[in-house]
Amino acid sequence: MTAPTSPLSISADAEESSNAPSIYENIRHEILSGQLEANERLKVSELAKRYGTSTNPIREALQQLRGEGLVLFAPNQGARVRAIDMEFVRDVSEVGQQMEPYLVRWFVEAASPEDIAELEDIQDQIEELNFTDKARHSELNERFHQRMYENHYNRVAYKLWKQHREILSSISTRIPIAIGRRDAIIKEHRAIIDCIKSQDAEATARMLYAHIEDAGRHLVDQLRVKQSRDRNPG
Amino acid sequence: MTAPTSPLSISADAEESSNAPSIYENIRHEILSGQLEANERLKVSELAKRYGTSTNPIREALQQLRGEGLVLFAPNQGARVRAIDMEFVRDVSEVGQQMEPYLVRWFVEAASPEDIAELEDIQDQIEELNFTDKARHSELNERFHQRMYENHYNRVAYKLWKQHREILSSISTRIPIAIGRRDAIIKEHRAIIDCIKSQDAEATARMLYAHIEDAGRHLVDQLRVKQSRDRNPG
DNA sequence: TTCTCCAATATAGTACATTATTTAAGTAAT
DNA sequence: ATTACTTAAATAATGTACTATATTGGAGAA
Repeated sequence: MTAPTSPLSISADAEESSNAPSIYENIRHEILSGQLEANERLKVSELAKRYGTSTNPIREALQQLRGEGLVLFAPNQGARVRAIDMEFVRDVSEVGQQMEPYLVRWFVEAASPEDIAELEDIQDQIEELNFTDKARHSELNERFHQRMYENHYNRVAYKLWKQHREILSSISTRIPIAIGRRDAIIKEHRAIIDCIKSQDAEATARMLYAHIEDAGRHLVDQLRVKQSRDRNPG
Repeated sequence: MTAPTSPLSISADAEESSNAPSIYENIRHEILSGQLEANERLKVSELAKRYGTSTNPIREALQQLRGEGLVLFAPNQGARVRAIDMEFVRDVSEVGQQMEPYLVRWFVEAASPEDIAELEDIQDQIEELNFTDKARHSELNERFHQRMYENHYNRVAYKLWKQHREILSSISTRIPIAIGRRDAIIKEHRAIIDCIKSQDAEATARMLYAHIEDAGRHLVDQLRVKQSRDRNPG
C-alpha cells in the first residue's frame, strides 16, 4: 500500500533511496557486509579520499549511521564500526521475535487470497532453490516475511523490523545453514501459511514466534562456531 | 546500573551524554518538547545563529536525528521536524506494548527483594504526589518502568524502549490525565508489583501488556481531543 | 621493557563557494 | 479584478578548503 524502503528506526515514508546509492548507503552496506570490520576505526579523511568527496558528506553520513546505532562515536576519537557480535545478534533477534507476531496478526486479518497466493509463490521458489544459493535464499526469505508485514498500518514497527532484518540477513549470508535447519525452515514456513489460510491470527503469531526463535538460535549457534574457528584456525 | 541516557535505536552503551548538553541533545529536546512544531523546517543557518556555532555542527546533529527518525530530510530542501501525531504515537505505543512484557519477564526472574522494595517506593511516591505535578508524575512513572528494564541483558531492546519512552512522555506532559485514568494507573501499578512478588512472569507480562494498552489508548484519545480543540478554539 | 616527549595524524569547527529552491514581484490571460 | 504564469532576486542547502585543537604512535632515554 504505502511505499516501503527507508533506512531508519522511526522515519516516515518520505526518505526514499534514489537510484544512485548515497555515501550513507555505501558505508552502511560496507558495515553490514563485513567489508568494514567490527570496531574498525572510520577515519573521515580516508573515507573522503575513497569516495572522492570532501570530509563533510562523510561526517554527515557517519552521524546518520550513529543515529541508527551502526556506528559509535567517542569524543575526539571519531567513529568506529559497531561490532555485530553474538550478543548483538541475539538482542536484535529477540526484538524481532516480539515484533513479528505482532506484525503478522494484522496480515492474517487483512490478507486477500492474492496476498496468500503470493506468499505461497515465494515459498515455492524457496523450496525450488533448495538452499543452493545462500544470497538468493536470504533474499527470498526476506521477501517472504516482508510480504506479510509491508502493508502494516504501524510504519514505526515495520521500519524497525526492516532495519533489524537487514542486520540479521547481512550475517546469515556469511554463515552456513545447517542441513537440519533447512528442513525446519520449509516446514515452519508451510505451517505459517496454513495458519494464515485458516484465518487464525493467534496460531500464526505463535508459529512465527517459534520460527524466529529457531532462526535466532541457529544464527547465534553458527556464529559461535565461526568465532571459535576464527580464533583457532586450521 | 549501567548509565542511562543515550540517543539511539541500537547503540552500545558507550555514547554517553556528558554534562554539557550537546547541540544534538538540545535540538532533540526542542522537538520532543514541542518548541519546534511538527513539520517545521529546520534551517541550518538559523539554528547555527541560535546556537552560536557554524553550520557544520548543526548539520551533523540533524543527520543524527535523521538516523533516529525524529527529523526528515528531502533532497535540496533540508530537514523538517517529524510530526508527532496520533498515528505516530499509536505506533510507538504499540511497539512498546510488545516490548515491555518481554523486558519485564526477565526482571521478574532476576529481581532481588531490594529491587522490588525500590519499585514499591517509587509507587508510594507516585501515590503521594497524586498527580498534582504532571511533569513530576511523568518522571516518577518513567522511573517505575525504567527500574524494571534498565538491567535487562538485551541492551538493544532497552535502548529502543528508552527512546520510545522519551517520545511518549514528551507528549504526556502536554495533555491532561483523566480522573478515571489516575485511579487505573495506581491500580495497575500495584497489580504489577503483586505479580512480580508472586514470581509469576507470565502474569506480570499480561498485566503490563494491558497497562501499556490502556496508557496508549488514553494518550491517543486525549491527543484527539486536543487536536480538535486546536482546530476549533473557543 | 617502560616511560616521556615530540612529530604526525585525525577530529572538530570556521569560512567560503556553488548550486538548487523559495519568494515575491511583474505580466499576461481569463 | 482575479487568477495563473514567468522570471529574477533572495535564501538555503550542499560541498570544498582551511584552521585549531586533541589524540595517536613511535623514537629515544631511563
